[in-house]
Amino acid sequence: MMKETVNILKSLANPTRLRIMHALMQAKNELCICEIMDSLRLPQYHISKHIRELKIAGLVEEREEGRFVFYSIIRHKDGFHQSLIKALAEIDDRILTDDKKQMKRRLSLRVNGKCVIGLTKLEK
Amino acid sequence: MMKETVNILKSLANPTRLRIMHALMQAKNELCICEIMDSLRLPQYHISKHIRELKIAGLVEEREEGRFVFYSIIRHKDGFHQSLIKALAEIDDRILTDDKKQMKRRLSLRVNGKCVIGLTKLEK
DNA sequence: TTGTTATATGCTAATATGTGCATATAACAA
DNA sequence: TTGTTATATGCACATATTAGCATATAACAA
Repeated sequence: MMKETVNILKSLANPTRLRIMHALMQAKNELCICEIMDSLRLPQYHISKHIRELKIAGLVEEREEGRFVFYSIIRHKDGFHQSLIKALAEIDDRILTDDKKQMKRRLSLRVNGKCVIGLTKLEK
Repeated sequence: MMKETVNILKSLANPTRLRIMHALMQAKNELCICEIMDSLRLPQYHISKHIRELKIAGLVEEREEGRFVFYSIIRHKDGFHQSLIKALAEIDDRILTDDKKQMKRRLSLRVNGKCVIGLTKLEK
């Protein structure tokens, strides 16, 4: 229990993971990894590993659809969890603002609300 | 800025430091180290080092009075900081309840609102 | 099949963190 | 002074975390 709480805080105590959480909060619904990569401008394995930590901590969940995986924030658990997520939203930082812009741009490329880009076009 | 936020979260991502924060929140005013030691049943250097982290992160401040040092929680910084402290208060864990009992007992030994015990009588 | 794409993971080296013990510092008491 | 007390810190060891690269897996396309 205490351990779980500490793990939640640990999972948030990292800049990349805070950025991922913000990206997911901004999106309000699911994101695929390539959208997050594009928004944060970080390599795929980097994002993937950090999302893994957030999943293990119970902050993020995934939904698989073929070879795509969509990530979203788990909401409405206990009071601490909820309040913590709310607190995160109040973090004000330049890099989060930048990420937000990138994400907005990237989300505008969706077709019928779905990501149609993938990695190939990203890494050129 | 982002780094500062991460450092705050890191400083909280540790069971001893969460317990110290709770002790300080419970006390509502200053505590000396020996009272915290007594409440958490941990060695002096352990408490001292962890408080150091909380000070560096900007969560705790100290006031010196002779050879005594009193610690308290820094409140009312930015929105994130405030919300985070509020969230902490919602953590519900057996060990925090136990600490609370110990602290209550210990605080009842104060004379004129001041700690008059010290380490000697503690380590017997 | 075979190739390609989306995501995950194993390995390594660098760095950070936590614990425990011993000891330092600085204030106060005698 | 000298001893004692409250708190802090240096060192050593064990463990954890991070980044980067290469590669695995599994789904889909041709």
